[in-house]
Amino acid sequence: MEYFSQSFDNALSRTIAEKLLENILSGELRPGDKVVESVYADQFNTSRSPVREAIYLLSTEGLIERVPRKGAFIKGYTIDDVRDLLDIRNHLEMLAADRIQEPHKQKTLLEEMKLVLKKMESCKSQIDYTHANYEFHFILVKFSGSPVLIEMYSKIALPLLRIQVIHFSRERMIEKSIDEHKAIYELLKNNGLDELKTILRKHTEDVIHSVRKQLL
Amino acid sequence: MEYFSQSFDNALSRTIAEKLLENILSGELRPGDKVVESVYADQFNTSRSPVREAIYLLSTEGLIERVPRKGAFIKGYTIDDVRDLLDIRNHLEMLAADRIQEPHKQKTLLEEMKLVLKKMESCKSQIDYTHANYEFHFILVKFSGSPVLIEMYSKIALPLLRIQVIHFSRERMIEKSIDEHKAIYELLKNNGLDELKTILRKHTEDVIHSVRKQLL
DNA sequence: AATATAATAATTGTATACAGTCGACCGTAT
DNA sequence: ATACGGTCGACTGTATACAATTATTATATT
Repeated sequence: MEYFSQSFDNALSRTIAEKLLENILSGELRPGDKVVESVYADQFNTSRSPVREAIYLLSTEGLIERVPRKGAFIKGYTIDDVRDLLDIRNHLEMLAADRIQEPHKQKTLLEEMKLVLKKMESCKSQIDYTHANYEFHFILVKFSGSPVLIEMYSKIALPLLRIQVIHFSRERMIEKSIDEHKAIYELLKNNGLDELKTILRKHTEDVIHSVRKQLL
Repeated sequence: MEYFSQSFDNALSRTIAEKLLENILSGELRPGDKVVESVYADQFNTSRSPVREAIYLLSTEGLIERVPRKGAFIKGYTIDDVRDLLDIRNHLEMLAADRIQEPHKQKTLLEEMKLVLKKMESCKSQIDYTHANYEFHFILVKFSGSPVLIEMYSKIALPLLRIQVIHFSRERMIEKSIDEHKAIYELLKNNGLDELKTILRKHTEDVIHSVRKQLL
């Protein structure tokens, strides 16, 4: 999955940014942890410049917080923040749904969703499943054809990834999630996009509820 | 107005980013124009490093597009993009409105709005008015108290600023806008937040309509 | 022993240097 | 005249060097 859609330059900073993201998702880097430039420069046998760019990127993606003259720190989100992120994500998805009208587009979308659903069922780890789950949701946004929506959606979704990894580590949570996404797929197949919007709303509310219960 | 909320480091890159934003708003830098690092390094008597960071920031804010090995270019938005931006902005504002429940907060909000309304009436240039207009809308978001909403709102609003400068350059458009914002203020004062949401929706639709008419 | 203070190390911010890539310009061949 | 190819220049990407600030440790003083 491509998380860093926009404005990426060279291979180096991209590689480093992806590695940092990976470390954040795995929990190796936790909220509050300091990210020192020279550490990753050594680790990748590069200079500090690309590391700096990677850190800069992740800070604009909401994963890292830069404090002047102090350094960069892994950003944490409160339960209220997560709620807001999920709410916004939901609204973006509904906006995306509005923009998918052509029947043949909807057909292609369904086909893609089916593929990703299969992938979701065969995931081995919570992290893999989190990526697949993102991919599923992203299909909708992608098919909106709106660069703006796509861009905003990635921005909102990245900070949620770590939360979701934790969320999906709950007992039987992945199975539940797969069932829900199957339902989304089926209802979408039969009733079209209007129905979809209400389902997505409910889906998001469930997730918010579940996250809240888990994190409190 | 503070447009670059998050993750800013030093004075230098901030200054440069603000100067670039200013040039974009004034129309001195237009979509497609190339932004060469050394040019602004010379202009500010600094090295390329802070300029690079400034360009990087503006690229994540959607104002500049970086193309690998090619350079940085002022980003342009199509009419469809603008529509999407306005739609998202509207949804963010409605989400913000949902989160303002305490009556005393609403009172303070109204007081602030009144002040900004006064400021809007005394603006000399379209650029000044655009800033004031942003300030007005931002009050709502600010009072939501949600860092996530605030962050996302700035991101969505920045690319709209240039469009709005153009929009407000139309004959009697500022007067019309002031009237509309006065109406928003009054209705908000009397009917509370539920009414506000429908007004904001209508306000956004008007703007979309007007922009579409102007740009086609 | 605890605290204040000074010296030192670590780290960020900025500047400069170098290398690789892209594009424009110019000449040559067809 | 136009198309192809090569050279040169401009600019980005990366590395290194220096400066300034913050954190840490050691030392001194009460």
